Amino acid sequence: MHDLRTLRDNIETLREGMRRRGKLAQYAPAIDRAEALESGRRRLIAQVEEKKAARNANAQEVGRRKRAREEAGELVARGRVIGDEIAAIEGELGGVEAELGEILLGIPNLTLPEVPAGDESHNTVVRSWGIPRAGAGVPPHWETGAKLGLLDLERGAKVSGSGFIVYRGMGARLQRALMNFFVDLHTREHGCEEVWVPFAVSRASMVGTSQLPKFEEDMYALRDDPLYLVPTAEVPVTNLFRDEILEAADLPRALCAYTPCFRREAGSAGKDTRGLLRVHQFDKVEMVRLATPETALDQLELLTGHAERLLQLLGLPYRVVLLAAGDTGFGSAKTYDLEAWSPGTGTWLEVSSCSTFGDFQARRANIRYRPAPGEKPRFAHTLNGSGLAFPRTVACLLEHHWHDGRVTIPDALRPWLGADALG
RNA sequence: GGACAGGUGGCUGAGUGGUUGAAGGCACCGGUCUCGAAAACCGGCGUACCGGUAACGGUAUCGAGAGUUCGAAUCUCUCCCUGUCCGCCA
Repeated sequence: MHDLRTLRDNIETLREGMRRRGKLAQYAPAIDRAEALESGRRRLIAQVEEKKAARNANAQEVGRRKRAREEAGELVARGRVIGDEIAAIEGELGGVEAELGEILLGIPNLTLPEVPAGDESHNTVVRSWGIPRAGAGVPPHWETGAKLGLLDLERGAKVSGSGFIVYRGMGARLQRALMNFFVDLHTREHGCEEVWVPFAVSRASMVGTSQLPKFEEDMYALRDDPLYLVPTAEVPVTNLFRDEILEAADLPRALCAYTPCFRREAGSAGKDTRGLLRVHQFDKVEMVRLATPETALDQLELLTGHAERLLQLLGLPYRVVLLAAGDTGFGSAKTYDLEAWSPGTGTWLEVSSCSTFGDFQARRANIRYRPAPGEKPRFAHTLNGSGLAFPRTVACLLEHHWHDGRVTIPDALRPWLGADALG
C-alpha cells in the first residue's frame, strides 16, 4: 500500500511507476480518483473536527452550568444540532475513506530504478550456473515419475481433482527429504530461525502481505470460517510481526518455514499443466527476512544467494533473472526469479522467486522498527524468497539426473533421502 | 460447543456519565546534591491524524465496532481475544 503522502506530494512518481509496469492505462483512473478522494477527505476532516471542537466546548459548558445549578437548556439543544451536523459529515467522510482505502489496496508497488521497464520480454538474465543438459533422449519427469512409481497423477486427480499430486514410496520420501534438507541448511548455515506456522490464515493476514483484496479468485477460502489456505508461507511468516514494533538491533531478521501452498490458478488453465509444472497444492520452504531500508537490497542479494546455493548443492543448472517491472509481482519492488533447467521439457522452470517489497507490505501489515531507543518507529522492509518450491525442483531432478532409466541423487541430498539413486 | 471472569499508557494499577489523555507506582529522560555513583528531591515523559514556516491550536485514542446522551474509559448491544471450569476430540 502506498503512503497517502505519495498521493498528495508525489503523484507523478505513482503514475511513472505504473507506466514502467506497462499498466498506466489500467491504473490511471484509480490514481486520479484517489487523488480527488484524498483532497476531499482532508476537507471533510477539517470540517468534522471543527464541529467536534464546538461540540466538546459546548458539552463542557453544560457540565459547568449544571454543577453551578444554572440553566443549560438552550446549550443542550445546540449540542443536539451540532451532533446531527457531525453525523452528516462523518457519514460522507466514511464513504470517502472506504473508497479511498479500497483503491489504495489495489494499486501495485513501485519498482526500483534498476528494474527494467516494460513487460516480460525485458526480463534480464543476470547470471547463470551449470551447464544445461541437452534434452535429446531425456524423458519428461512425469514419465520417469510414473515408471519409477514416484508419482501417481491419476489417483491425485481421483482423490481431489487435477492438479493434486500423490507421491508414493521414494517419491513421498523425497518430499520429506527436501523439506529437511532445505530447512536444516537455512537454519544451520543461512542464519534463519525455523518456524512452523498455521496453514490457514485470516483475511487480515492476506491483506497484510497483499494477496487480498486483489487476488481473491486465486485463493482457496474455507466455507464456514473466514480463513484462507496459504498460497505461500510468506503470508503466515511475514504476518507473525503484524502490528509489532521491532528493535533495530534485531534486524535483519531471518526466518524460514515449510508449508504446503494452495493456489487455485484461476485463469491459467491449460498452461504448463503437464506433470508437476503447475499444480493446485505443492510444498515449499520459504525464507522471509525483515530489514531496515538501508540493508534491504543487500539482504535481497543474500537471500537470493541462499536459494541459489540449494540448486548448486542439488547440481541443477539454473539462471537468475531480474524481472522487468511488468512481470514483477503486485507487491514487489524488485524480484529475482531462479529458473532451473528442465531438459525433459526443454524449458527453464521457475523454482524460486526472491523479492524485496520495500515498505509496501509493512505499511499494510503495520510492521515497524525503532531505529534507535527513543526514536520514532519506521516501517520495516520485508523480503522473501522460495528456498525452494518442491514440484519443479523434483521435475528438474528427475530429468537432469536421469541416466538410462535411473535417477542419480546428488551427494548433498543422499543423507536426507537415504538412497543414492532412484530406480 | 457451554458457564463464569477479565481486556485501561513501555509495565503495574486506580477510575461516582461532566476540565480524565486518563491518579498512584515502576521504568525511562533531564536537573539538584556528590570527587563520582547510589539514595533523596525537583521537572519531564504516549501515539496517529488535521491546520500552521514555526510557536502552537485542534481531533481521535482506555480490545474492536455500533448505540444511548448536550457530554462515554464509565451505560447498552454485537464481535474479538485471554484466563478458569465443563463437554468433545487427534
